[in-house]
Amino acid sequence: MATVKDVARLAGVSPITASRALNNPALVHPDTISKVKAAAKQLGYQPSRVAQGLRTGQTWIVMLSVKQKDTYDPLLFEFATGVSEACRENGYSLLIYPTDGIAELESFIGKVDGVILTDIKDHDARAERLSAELTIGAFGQTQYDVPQIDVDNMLGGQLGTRHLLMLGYRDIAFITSSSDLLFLQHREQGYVHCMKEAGLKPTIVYNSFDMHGGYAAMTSLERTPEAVFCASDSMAVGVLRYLHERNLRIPVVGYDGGYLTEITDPPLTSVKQPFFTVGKRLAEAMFECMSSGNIVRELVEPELVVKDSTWPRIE
Amino acid sequence: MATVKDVARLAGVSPITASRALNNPALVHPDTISKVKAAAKQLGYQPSRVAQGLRTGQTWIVMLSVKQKDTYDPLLFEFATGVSEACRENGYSLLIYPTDGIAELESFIGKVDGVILTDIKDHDARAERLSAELTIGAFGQTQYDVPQIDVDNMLGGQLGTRHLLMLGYRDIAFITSSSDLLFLQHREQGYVHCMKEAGLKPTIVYNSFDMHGGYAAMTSLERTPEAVFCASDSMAVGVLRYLHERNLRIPVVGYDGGYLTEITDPPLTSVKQPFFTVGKRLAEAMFECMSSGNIVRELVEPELVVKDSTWPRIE
DNA sequence: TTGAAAGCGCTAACAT
DNA sequence: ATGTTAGCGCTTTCAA
Repeated sequence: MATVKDVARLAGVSPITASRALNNPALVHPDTISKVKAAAKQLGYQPSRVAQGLRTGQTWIVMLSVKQKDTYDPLLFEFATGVSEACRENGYSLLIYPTDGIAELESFIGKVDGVILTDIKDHDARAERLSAELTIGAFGQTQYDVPQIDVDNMLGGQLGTRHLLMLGYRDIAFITSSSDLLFLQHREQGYVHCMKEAGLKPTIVYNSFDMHGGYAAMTSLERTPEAVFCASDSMAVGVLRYLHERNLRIPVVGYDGGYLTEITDPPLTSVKQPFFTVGKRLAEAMFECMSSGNIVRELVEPELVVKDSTWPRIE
Repeated sequence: MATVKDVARLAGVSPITASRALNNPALVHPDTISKVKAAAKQLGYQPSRVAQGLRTGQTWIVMLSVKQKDTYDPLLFEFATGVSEACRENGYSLLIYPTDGIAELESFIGKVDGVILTDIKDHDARAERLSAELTIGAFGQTQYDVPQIDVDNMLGGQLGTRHLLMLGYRDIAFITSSSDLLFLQHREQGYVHCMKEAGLKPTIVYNSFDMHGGYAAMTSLERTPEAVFCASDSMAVGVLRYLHERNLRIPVVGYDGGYLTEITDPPLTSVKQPFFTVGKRLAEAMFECMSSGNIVRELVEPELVVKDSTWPRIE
């Protein structure tokens, strides 16, 4: 492993000049910079994060805090992979830490440079308490002034609804959960917006946010609608099962676009959440905040992925 | 943030004595140890991994190398979570790195303390080349002398088969993929072993290792068996679909025990792979190798989880 | 524009 | 059993 000293010796300068040439080129003569860079390249020099960390106080570690119960959520893994990729590109390593507790999170002050929080609330105690001590990044939306990235759920609600409208359906039910969670409210608002825009009356059914809820929601409808849009793929699985059992065949659109869309019968048209992108952008936003103090708030656009559970209406 | 110096001053000893009291108590007088420990506790002293790393060469980082294509595999996430938990308990942070390339892996020599390899082969070039330079841990079985943990797939094959035998079925087909992958061969061997033990003739059908393969395998059978055991849950999904379409009702057992078993209709009886435990034990085995050089080879036992896709035979 | 000295926090090697 | 010295690799003073 080559060190700055080795690079400096080969370039014929002092270690500090070599260091500056690589980190703070403005202070160094152009000729010197090229000499140093050539030497560094020749030796395959990679600065030691550890030594840098000791000097600068940076740990080069960021933590991804996930709720205990989400540990097995495959969609979260996609998000984590995006975070991981951004970390790698920026030289950070990633500590995945399953916890909800603020006290536990606080014990990491000084041991990590940043914390990524999932399941963020508008008024989030973790964001409030931690943001003073270290840089945080939030998946979702919160009132606190921290870097935050979310999926544009309003748009997602519109994408699913518009798809069914464009296929010629007018009696479209929206199946979701009653909840104070912003992301569900936004999806619903997107649906309502499109329906009203088309001069149609929204039909919204609330039930539990899983397969069984989707099934139950269908049974609670007075009559079968022309088409159904679900606030999650797992609810859509329940809807499909309901339809199967009754030999009904109407279009169904899900929301998430994950592994479930592949294994349903038929494969499920769904609003795909770009979790990988969200994870990556969020980590990048956090790094940006660390270096420049700049606070990014951003919405990432979901995308409708059409499979076989939707088709044009036949008159 | 308190340092050793602070602790040492409070305890009335030199920094090195404080350090030894905490890391190498054998060399220090018991009374001194208690003084130092009390001081450390009072100050909330946490040693700086960064500074330790600089001195000792340890980075306190381990890498989890996953194949690109596996990045979104929820089962792998369960494994990763286990690894992550062991890392945390031992003070390591975890770098998740999607790659198959040896060259890329080699670039991490000196930057991480250990690498966990998934998708290990019996003759694995990565294990061979890397084990000289850093500690590795392998998920699976390999001939090289590295810490390795695997699921006992032979036992898994037996668990699924025995379950169906005990329920009274004798004409049990095994649906799997033809492959040089050890884990598939072991599951098959477990099945064959139990069938022979019961004096029955094995019926094995090979097809692709996914939902479609499961479906296709069923069509290729001359007649419908009394029961089916699949080498994966996704194959079982295909089998269930085949049965649904033909209004057939025979018991089906899957293999993996993950998220799929919840969303099939009926919920799928399956051999559950303890991926979390494997991940955790593997990381621990790797840490043990780092500290003592001891090389652990271990099999973790899978467990049959009975749901509604199997029932006793009615005469 | 460049360099010399110093020190981040910790611990091995060498005293005592 | 304890302390002294020194240095891991890097970068922030301060000086030239």
